[in-house]
This record gives sequence, structure tokens and C-alpha cells, in this order.
Amino acid sequence: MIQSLTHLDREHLQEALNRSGQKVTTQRETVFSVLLSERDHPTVDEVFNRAREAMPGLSLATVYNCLETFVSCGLVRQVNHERESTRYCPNLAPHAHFRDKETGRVHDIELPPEVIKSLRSILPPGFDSEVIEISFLGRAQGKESTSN
Amino acid sequence: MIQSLTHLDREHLQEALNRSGQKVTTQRETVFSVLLSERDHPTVDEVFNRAREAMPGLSLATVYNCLETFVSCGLVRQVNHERESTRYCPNLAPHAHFRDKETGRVHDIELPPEVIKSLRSILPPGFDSEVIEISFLGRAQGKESTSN
DNA sequence: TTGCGGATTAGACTCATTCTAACTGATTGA
DNA sequence: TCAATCAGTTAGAATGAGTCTAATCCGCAA
Ligand SMILES: [Mn+2]
Ligand SMILES: [Mn+2]
Ligand SMILES: [Zn+2]
Ligand SMILES: [Zn+2]
Repeated sequence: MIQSLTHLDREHLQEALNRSGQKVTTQRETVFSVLLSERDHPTVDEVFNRAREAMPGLSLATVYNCLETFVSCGLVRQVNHERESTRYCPNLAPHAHFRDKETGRVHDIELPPEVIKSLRSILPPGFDSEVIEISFLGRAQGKESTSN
Repeated sequence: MIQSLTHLDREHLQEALNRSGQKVTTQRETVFSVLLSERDHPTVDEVFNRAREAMPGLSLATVYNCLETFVSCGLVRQVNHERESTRYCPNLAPHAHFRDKETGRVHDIELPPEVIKSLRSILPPGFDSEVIEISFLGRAQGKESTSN
């Protein structure tokens, strides 16, 4: 079930879109609310199928467009694992991803600042990095996905 | 220029292939020597083009097959960055990858055991990880690629 | 020699993603 | 009120890395 956006989330969306000169549309609200409703790192197709329940006429192209828009205004991160379909994550806190081999589920792993520092410290002089991506592959026992 | 395999590298190849019940072929030797000649994380197409110089009849399908074989016997790692073409790396030491935004070049970054430990330590109880992938995106000044 | 089984090969196919070009609908301002 | 404008949406075509298929090839052992 897709919840509609809370007042705060709607403001967050509006603020980020306005900041990059883009408009709030019902499609964008719907797609964004899908991402917030179940924080399980859905693929484009999963987002599409969930969003269609609330908005039957929505097209796949628009889902691609919305997600690309959100990424470009920093509302959402793309998550890639090997060459599988790209997944989307609305968690803006620094975090790593843990991919469960059995279930395929992707979990957020909080990334403390000191670990980030320790990672930056392995870069030789002359290397300057803006983005660090960390992903674990393994098994997670009996964890349920974090719903919103 | 593709160098042919040293005695040691040929043994390494043979040993790994035999261990998983597969045969040494001239195609596999050629593809493997391409990977060792220039350790710049080439894509399949780059491997194909380099290997064809030494072996003109070689097919793209075989390059895919060889690389898959090497990955499955642990001779080589796949390296993915977002949704770009997969790259291949024969460096078996634990290391992260640094992707230069300007040049697209991929550099190996040594990964000290204590950093690996610090990463594992952020996993909540119940999460058990076999593989950790770390990739940096940024700029590297005036570094040449590591040739062999 | 001959037969077997793994390896190689060309080309067809898949499918996530990108591109294109037509359409929609809100906004503006004459 | 009406028409122009223009970002956004849409269906469907195109792209391209990777996979699959089915026909040879070839080294080895009986
Ligand atoms: Mn990634
Ligand atoms: Mn990767
Ligand atoms: Zn996440
Ligand atoms: Zn590497």
C-alpha cells in the first residue's frame, strides 16, 4: 500500500525540485511516495508496478524520468550491484549497502564518520574522492526490511 | 604490446584452471596475458581488441568465455562502476578501486587489513559478509597507470 | 584411426536503459 | 477569453552489453 506523502516529505520534495528549477507534478509525488513507503531499494520496474496502483496511467518512461530527476537533485541515490538493474534509495544519510545472497534484499548499513575517515586515509596523495560506495555481499539472518 | 606469459604466470594459470577441471588453451593464455600486460582494468572490448593483435581469429564470444572462466576459478575479479561495461582485474590482493572522473581510468588502492576489520565492524549482528566492494569516485592528479 | 567432450565460434537474442517525437496541460499575458 | 509557450509525460523505437544456441574444432585416449 502506498501512503501519500506527509506534509514534511512533500515539502522536502518541493524544496529539492524548486532548488533545481523543476516542478512538482502528481507523477513525481507518486513516485517519490513509492520510494518512501517501502524502503527496500526497489528497481525501476518495482517502482513502476507499485506506483501504477495509485496512478494507473503512469508510464514506465515517466518512472525513469522521475527517478533520474530525483537523483539529479540529490533526493535519492542509485544503488548498483554488479550488473543487476539499478535500485533506488531515499536514505540520504551516509550508508553502505548489504546485499543478501539468499533473498536478494538490500539493507542499509549505517556508516560512522570514523569509518569514512579510515577509508579516505587509504588514498595515496593526489587522489581526491567525492563519492565512496561500499557494498557487502553475504547473508543476513531473520531480518525484516525496514518499512517506513 | 602484449607480452607472452612468464613461466610463473603460465603455471599460475594452469594450476587455477586444473583445480577447477578446465583446460589451458591458447585463447585462454592470450586473454590472460592481455590482462597481465597492462593492468588498467580493461573492458571486454578492450581485451578483445588487444588480444586480436596476437591472435587475429579470436572471437568476442571466446573473450567473454575466457574472462568468465577466469572469474569462476578466482584468477581475476570483475569490477563494476555504476552501469558501465564490466572491467577485469588480475590483482588478487585485497584492494579498492578508484575511478578517475576526468580520465575514466581505474586505479587499484591497497586495502590494509585494519581497514577491512573496521568495515566489518559496522555490520549489525546477524549480518555475515563474504565480499566487500569499495569504490571511490574522484580525481587523481598526474598518475600514470600501473603497467606490469 | 576414430570417438568423445570440452572449447571455440558466429550470429541470434535478451532486456535494462536511452532516445525520439508527438501529445498534454498548466501558466502567462494580450 | 484565447492562444502561445514550455516543462513534463507518453508510447514506442533504438541501443548495446551481455547471454544463449547450435554448429564446428581439436586434443586426447581407446
Ligand atoms: Mn554502486
Ligand atoms: Mn562493483
Ligand atoms: Zn540505501
Ligand atoms: Zn583492481
